[in-house]
Amino acid sequence: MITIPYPKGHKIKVRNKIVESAAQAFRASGIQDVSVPFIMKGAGLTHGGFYAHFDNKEQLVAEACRYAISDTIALLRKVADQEKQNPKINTVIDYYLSPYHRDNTEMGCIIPALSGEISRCSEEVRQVFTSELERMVSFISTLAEVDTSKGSALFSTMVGSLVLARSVNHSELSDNLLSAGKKYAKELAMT
Amino acid sequence: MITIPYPKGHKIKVRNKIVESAAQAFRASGIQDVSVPFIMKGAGLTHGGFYAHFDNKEQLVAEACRYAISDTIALLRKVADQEKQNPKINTVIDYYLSPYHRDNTEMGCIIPALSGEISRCSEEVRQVFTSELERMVSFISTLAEVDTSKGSALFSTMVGSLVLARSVNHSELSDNLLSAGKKYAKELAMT
DNA sequence: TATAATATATTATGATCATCATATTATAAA
DNA sequence: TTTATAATATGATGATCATAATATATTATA
Repeated sequence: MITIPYPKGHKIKVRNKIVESAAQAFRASGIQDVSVPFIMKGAGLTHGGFYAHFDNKEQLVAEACRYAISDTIALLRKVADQEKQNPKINTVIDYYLSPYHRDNTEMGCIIPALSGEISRCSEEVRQVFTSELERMVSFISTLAEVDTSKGSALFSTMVGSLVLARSVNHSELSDNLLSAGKKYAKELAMT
Repeated sequence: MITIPYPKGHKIKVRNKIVESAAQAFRASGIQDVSVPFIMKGAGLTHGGFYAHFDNKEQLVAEACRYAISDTIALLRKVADQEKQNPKINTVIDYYLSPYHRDNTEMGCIIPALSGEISRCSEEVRQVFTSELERMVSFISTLAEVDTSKGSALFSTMVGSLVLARSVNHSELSDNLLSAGKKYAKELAMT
């Protein structure tokens, strides 16, 4: 006789909450700066239960990356679908390089947020990152109606502009970095 | 009577060695992942002496960033001056987006290496980063003979391409990201 | 060679981390 | 209501960190 305490699907829901908490914290503060206790607190739990859900922190990093990028692609798709007149890619570029996206790292695209750190992660994490990045480039290329070569250069410009705009300590310079990125990303998409 | 133990300028030399060790380690492994003891070992010292040279780790981060970016600009200047025929900017783009630069993070440009992490550093570090980035954009713009708006978009493309090329776990995709970045960065510089 | 001042090493402190062992709580079914 | 057990919490472990206090080593000059 098998008894099932706690409602059906309870553990999966909690697990998802942990992944969401981690995805937000990693984007806000990087991977190394965020502790397991902090992530668990963000999910409304204490640190001890973590290892009932994940083998180790690295596994959570991989899941959080997958979750965050999928989420961002879905959001950008929604942003693109809202606009009917302009080239849709322009709407996406405008959103990606908006002050709002720059200033709300914890809710935004995880690629510029973690960027440099990913190259130092485990193979498992990099594998997830690679396949999700391919999906992102594919999405951008399709939307801009360009081949994936131009699409990847376009996305590189978007990522680079956002990263630089976030790193400087001078709001006017930061705005200019965003504006320049927007202008030339759109040019690239059109030619 | 003032006696001067240790050769004149000894401490400054040691201090510079610490900065160099830090600049290399930070580029290779990020800021948070690199400990003060590790940096001191890299300079041939033990950790205790650190606070005779710096108030805290953050101060070293600022100095290491300044050192690394200046060093990179000087290197790119040398790379540009070697080539007499092609547009010099193309030589710099080719170097910046070469597999060599991608694969030797610890010797390369610190901007893509730390990228996301800088936005979470102290004001002091971000101030250094801001002024050094301005110098970099100015250098690139002058070399490409474009205004700083286009120059910053150009550098953003270079940084973004390198960051993405380093983060993926698939060498062909990584090479393609570099190639696409090179192609469209050069196009941007020429139009 | 002895000395005085400086540079570096050794050791200590208190905090935080990932991870694990064990205790407690919550709840579906009997 | 009781019971069995899954889910979570508490507390512990050993490692590593930034930083500081103190001890030792180094060397230019007297």
